[in-house]
Amino acid sequence: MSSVPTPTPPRDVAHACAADDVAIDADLGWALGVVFRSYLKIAHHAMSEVPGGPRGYQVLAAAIHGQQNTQLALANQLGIDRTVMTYLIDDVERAGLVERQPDPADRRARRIVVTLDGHALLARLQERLKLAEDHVLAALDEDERTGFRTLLRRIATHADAADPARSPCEVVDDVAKITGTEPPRHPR
Amino acid sequence: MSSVPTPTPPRDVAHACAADDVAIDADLGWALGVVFRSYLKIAHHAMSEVPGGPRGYQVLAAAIHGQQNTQLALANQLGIDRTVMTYLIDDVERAGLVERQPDPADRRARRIVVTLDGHALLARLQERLKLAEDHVLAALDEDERTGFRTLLRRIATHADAADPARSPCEVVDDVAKITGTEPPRHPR
DNA sequence: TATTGTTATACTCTATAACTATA
DNA sequence: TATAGTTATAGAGTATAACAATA
Repeated sequence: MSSVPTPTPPRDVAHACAADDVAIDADLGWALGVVFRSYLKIAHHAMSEVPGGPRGYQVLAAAIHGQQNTQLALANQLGIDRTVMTYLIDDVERAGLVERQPDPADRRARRIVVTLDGHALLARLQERLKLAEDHVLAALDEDERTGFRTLLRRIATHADAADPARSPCEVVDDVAKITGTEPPRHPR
Repeated sequence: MSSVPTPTPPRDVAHACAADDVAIDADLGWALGVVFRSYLKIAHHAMSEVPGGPRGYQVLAAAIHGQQNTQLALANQLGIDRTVMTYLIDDVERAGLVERQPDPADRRARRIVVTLDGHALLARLQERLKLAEDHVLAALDEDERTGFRTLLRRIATHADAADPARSPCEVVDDVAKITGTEPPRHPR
């Protein structure tokens, strides 16, 4: 999607831009893509001053209330590869937003602690992201926004709980029905 | 998506996988990312048998009711670079799903026409995508789904109309307010 | 001179594997 | 032997520029 993306998305995925074609815009995937990319475009712009863009922001946000502050813990939480995390934190640290500190309990690990500058920047970014949300929801009135947020959050919570990345087996059969393919025989 | 940023987007944005962190899951971007990636994961799987994946599907879908069937027209509609479109159609054509036919009105252009096999595959994919939508919306009952689709479509239509890719100037000032940056002085 | 489609090249991301220092 | 972090290398995807054919 990002797909995004595309989706980015992703990039990937989440990535291809949607058509403004009438016959397609009835479908959920198209609408999700347009809305998500619309949010991402603004959010990405808003986060352009933190090194690593959205990824850097996520690291800041995750590290700030972290019980689990090591690089690997952050990487797992955010779904970022640990080798990428190294470069990412290199950049964020160079910008003075976080510091690598030795973990007193494990000399292999580094605790990522957010500096004062990091706190200040994060607060500013979060304000901007709220405005970005309002911008995305501009077509709805107050009550509709609340309703939409509630429904979306329920869908997201449900989807997140079933995310194959964390609980593969539950979803496999479901996906198999949808795609018409045989479920893989648990190569993990 | 994480991506998404992403969450995407993400590739990418739209790319990084979302945290299951409580403090973050209140925000709209996170929820959008999770839901969009959840859809993409299934949709991507469902479209794995068409060359080029989701992109190949989009080409099929766009070409099938196309008044504008040339490669460049499809590329513009889908937001795909025209050089990528060449490779993409190479693959889709090799699979026997479309054919390149000379445009009688312009000998430089090629019309992309969907074959019988292409029609059949597209129909099958669209059935699967409907099931993928139901899977994403599994947390909602029938009335809630209708409500969610309606609201989402309104947001998407609004966002699509304001998409900078097609009408840059309208959004610039709005974005500038949000990001706190000066609007660029129309480099285009 | 501009446009459609193709090809070649370079650049960005990501994934994989190796290496170190610790456990 | 396994784990946290780092580094180097290779691959996929994308963008840029140049080219031939046609307008």
